[in-house]
Amino acid sequence: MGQDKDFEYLGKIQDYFAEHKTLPTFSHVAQLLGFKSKNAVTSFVARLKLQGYLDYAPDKRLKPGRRFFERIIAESTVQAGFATPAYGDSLDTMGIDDYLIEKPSQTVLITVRGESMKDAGIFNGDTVIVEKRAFANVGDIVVAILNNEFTLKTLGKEGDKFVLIPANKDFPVLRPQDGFEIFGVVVGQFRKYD
Amino acid sequence: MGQDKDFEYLGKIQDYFAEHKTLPTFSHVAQLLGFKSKNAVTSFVARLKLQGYLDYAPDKRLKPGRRFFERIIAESTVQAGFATPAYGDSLDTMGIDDYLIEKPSQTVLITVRGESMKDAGIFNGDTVIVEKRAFANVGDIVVAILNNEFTLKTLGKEGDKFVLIPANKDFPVLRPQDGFEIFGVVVGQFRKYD
DNA sequence: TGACGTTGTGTACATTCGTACAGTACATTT
DNA sequence: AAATGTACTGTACGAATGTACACAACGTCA
Repeated sequence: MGQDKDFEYLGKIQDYFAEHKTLPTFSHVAQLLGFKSKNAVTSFVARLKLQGYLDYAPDKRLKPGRRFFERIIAESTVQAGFATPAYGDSLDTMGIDDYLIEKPSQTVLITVRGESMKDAGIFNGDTVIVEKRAFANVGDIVVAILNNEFTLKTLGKEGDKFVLIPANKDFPVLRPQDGFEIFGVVVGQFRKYD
Repeated sequence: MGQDKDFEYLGKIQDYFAEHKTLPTFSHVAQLLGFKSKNAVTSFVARLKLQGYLDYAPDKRLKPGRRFFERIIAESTVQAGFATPAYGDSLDTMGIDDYLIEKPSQTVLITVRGESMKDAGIFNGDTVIVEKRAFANVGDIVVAILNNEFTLKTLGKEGDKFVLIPANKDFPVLRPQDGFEIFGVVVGQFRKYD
């Protein structure tokens, strides 16, 4: 199997995607790769599809396959006795958004103030990724609306009442009498060091 | 200007992209949004294109515009009362990738194993964003190569010697005699909750 | 009230899309 | 040397694409 060139071609396609965030039509692929026939693209795509690099969208358009964004995480690590990360785990640097956010339209980013979730690894200044929905499970970290304020706590239960538990022993467990509303559930967190 | 619905529509398009990594054809957009005419899509797209959310690829296909990946970021947060972020309100937006990664070509992602940086809010299973360079400042969290292994620690100095300080009192400060090599500096961190 | 701008419908149409099928060029195998 | 397999060319074609134009429904504003 001589797919030597196929990876070179794939690279060009990936570059195209990086620039446009979409894949070209068959004709444009042909142009991009220097083919003079669209048909060459058809078979090229078929080959890459088998390997999981490309796929078809519901409307028969070209779309990136599951392996399209693969890239090595720590590549130039030859010197170290360090297990080269398996391809399955790898994240393309372009895809952090994707990795963290599954439902973009229902997702909000909130900057955290205060130390009440410190022991959960959520610090003052961190950003949490919140999926907006009214219901959560016990144990989830939730953004709750309490006295017209947003609060970030772990959802717990005492008897038949829901409570809000901070992850910092200097803060008290909140036991609101009138109940409270759940704004959303924390699905991710990130932090930048300056 | 009544683009109230347009953002609702945009949300559905964003969700489609999140799932397929490509945008649908006009006909499929119509289907997706409940339009009965492709033409409604044409004008809808024109509106969003003006605002920078959508754009055209070289082959006249639909592609994400520069603002397509923006997320809402709510400002004053967890302890302070603030209005539910609505689309029309003043909001700052950003792409997570852009925010966390400044030099893509020199940046790698490393999955953290172990608890040695727990008190710095870097847990087992978190991913750190590492900018590869050989020099760092005291106080930086660095990825060091020590005995052919990667280690994640805070860079410190004792006298004229550099040391590696864990952020967990159960772990000892590392004082390598022969010095060590710095692989890179941690510039960010993120975590996903399942 | 009536003019106007906006949003979506319905039909028509040239262009382009992706595929089918036949054929060429060239290396590898037996 | 003949047979086989792979990569690509070239032409043809039905289906789908995106656009144009005319028109209906609706809210807003003067």
